[in-house]
Amino acid sequence: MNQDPETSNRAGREPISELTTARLSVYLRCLAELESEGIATVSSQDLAARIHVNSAQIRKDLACFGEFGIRGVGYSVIDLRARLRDTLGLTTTHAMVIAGAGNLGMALVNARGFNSDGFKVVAMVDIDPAKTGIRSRNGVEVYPLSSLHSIVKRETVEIGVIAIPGDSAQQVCDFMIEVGILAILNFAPVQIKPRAGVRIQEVDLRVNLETLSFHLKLAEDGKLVL
Amino acid sequence: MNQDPETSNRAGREPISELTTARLSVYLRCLAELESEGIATVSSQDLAARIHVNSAQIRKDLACFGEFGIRGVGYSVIDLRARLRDTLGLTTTHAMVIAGAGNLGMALVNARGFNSDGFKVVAMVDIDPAKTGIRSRNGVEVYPLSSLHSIVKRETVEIGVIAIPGDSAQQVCDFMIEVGILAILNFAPVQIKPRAGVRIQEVDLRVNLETLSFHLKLAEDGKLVL
DNA sequence: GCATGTGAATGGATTCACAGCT
DNA sequence: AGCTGTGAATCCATTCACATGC
Repeated sequence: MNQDPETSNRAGREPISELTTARLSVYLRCLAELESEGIATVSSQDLAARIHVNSAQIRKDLACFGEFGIRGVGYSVIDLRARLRDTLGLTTTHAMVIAGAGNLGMALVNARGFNSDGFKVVAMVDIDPAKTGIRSRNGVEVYPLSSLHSIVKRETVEIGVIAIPGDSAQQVCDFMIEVGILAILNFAPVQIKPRAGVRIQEVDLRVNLETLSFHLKLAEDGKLVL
Repeated sequence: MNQDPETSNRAGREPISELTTARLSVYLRCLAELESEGIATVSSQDLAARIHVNSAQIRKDLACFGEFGIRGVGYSVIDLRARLRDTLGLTTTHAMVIAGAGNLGMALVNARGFNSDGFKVVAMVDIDPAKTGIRSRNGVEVYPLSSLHSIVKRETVEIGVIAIPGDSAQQVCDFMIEVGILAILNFAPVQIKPRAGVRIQEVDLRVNLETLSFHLKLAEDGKLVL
């Protein structure tokens, strides 16, 4: 059952599923809080209680990268956090460009989560020439879409964010891929056509709203739900 | 295998999972496009090709609410769309309030998906008194947080949107629940404590970014991925 | 013939429960 | 004693494949 001699445990080479990845991110945020509270050690139960998750789930997820906990004690908050940051690729900083300098783009460029711990917005681009030269509150400048190529080259941008209103999303996305962007976070309400070697993450607000609506309807119709 | 005599098929009473719900929403968008293209009939294969999904999956999902397709032909676009809109609770319009009149709140209030086909933003609220009275481009007014209660009562608001920067999110959320809001869409990077009878939908941008980062790292380390 | 609807088969993910370490 | 790490069991989701009906 071992196709690769290195598969056993050290620097564990397990696949790590999509769902696990998302949870690792949640664990990481929780660990950051624990660290800032000065807590040195945490058990899977403790974590499970804070997040809404089963403790065995947490242990399984963490087992993806070798043994790390101490039996009878738990996990070192500092060490585990470092490990997760490494696993998620947050030890190097990823340069990002946001396409669309409207309200959404501006909200994102100023968001804490977009400018800390592994990420940095280096520029915004917009088709509207009137927007060129504007700067966000935190000092990121808006450039014409045509300068995307040189920005990506100069700053080795890895991540592109689509914050434009829908119809031109696929075009801009194609352009991003053309100039060498490797990962895209898409807020436009369109299914972006996938391309080999490029990772796309969709944030579909309409799906979220309709999920809420669906549950509201269930509740109305008497089916007990939360 | 039938605990309920009504379980068989008419107006099907199957549970409908979380994942299915999300896909129904995607199908619905696709059907809207098909309808505007004037296409009258669609097969599960056609849909499967447009969306990135297996055709059996689509049929299973749609089977949740009784037989609806025509064998040998497919589904009526108009009828199926109407059925999905009904299932997702989009035939009545849900009133929404957005907490936070910053860039994010303004982006959302102006977003097409927040003001059409089942949803309507009736007000924004903000703690900053300087924001009171401001109107969004599409005419939605900003009120002080303290008027939330009366707005929710007057407009029978069902959905609250948390578009504030993190730390006060839980408080505002609690307040929303207190004044009778039943469903919450949360953009703040905090796990909102769940409460019985209230549905919470988290949109965690940090998780999305870190997922991208993780895959970038995989690609770097040589594991083939997309 | 063609596409739906669905039991059966497969594949994953979650949870259980306990052996093993500290 | 307490908690991790993990096989085994369970649960859920997806896919296959075909009988059923247009």
